Amino acid sequence: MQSSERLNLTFAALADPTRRAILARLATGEATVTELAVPFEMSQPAISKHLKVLERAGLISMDVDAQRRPRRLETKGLKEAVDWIERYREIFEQNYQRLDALLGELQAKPSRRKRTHK
Amino acid sequence: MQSSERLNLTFAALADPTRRAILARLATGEATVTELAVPFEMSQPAISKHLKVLERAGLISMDVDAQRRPRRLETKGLKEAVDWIERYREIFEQNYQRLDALLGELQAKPSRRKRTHK
DNA sequence: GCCGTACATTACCTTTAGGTTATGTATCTG
DNA sequence: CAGATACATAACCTAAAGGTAATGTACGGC
Repeated sequence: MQSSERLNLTFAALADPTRRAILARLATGEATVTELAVPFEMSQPAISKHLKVLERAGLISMDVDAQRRPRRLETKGLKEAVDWIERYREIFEQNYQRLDALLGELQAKPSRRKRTHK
Repeated sequence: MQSSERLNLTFAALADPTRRAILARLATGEATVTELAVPFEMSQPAISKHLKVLERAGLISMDVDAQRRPRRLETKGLKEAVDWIERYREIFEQNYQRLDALLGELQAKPSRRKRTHK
């Protein structure tokens, strides 16, 4: 898979609060589908779908234990997302400092340029 | 807005490759809508939509310069996403080490538990 | 003042996401 | 071996995402 494609899957997976909650739960240790479903007002198939999304993104993996299918966290998928976001974080922060400087300048010597921040 | 809601918007915004490319472009400095649209085989309204998504997520902001609407990066939205992901990164990595240990143990003393990694 | 530029906005379409209920399939248990 | 348990899978629905073409609007330049 392309790096860009994996980033799509990872960020999309993280965009859902149910899935983030599942990851938070799995951070405390592995859990079965039934266990994961308990906190949510949602059917079991819905949870299974979320788990499939997380698995495709490489954020979790599955064990086989009799009729149980416990899930656990996986670092693979997250690594790349972290890398991407970290890479831009610096630039974002540099940019922020530049903006601060600019705003200071504008306050000292106002022009017709307006800033919308809605 | 709730923190969770902002995370939804931010991660969803980052999940699209066009939007990540726009952020990458803006990391080199502010740019107008027309300039941002050039690299993409996509209509201008489509780019405007993407910009609106990025703005709602707090990842960019807008200036007003005559009929131009240059965009620039904004740190606000990203900060929280970074925080979230960083917080879990540690746990993810701890978990990975625990997994390593477990796998070592399984190799030494195999059980009926299988691992699927598809 | 009129035209071109640089957008935003609207109406619309198609695909995908997230949920449901119903059902299928292993596997343990009495 | 007959449930019960723990899931996955299928069929379906609705809403939202991502795209389009057409149009509206504000501004600068000739």
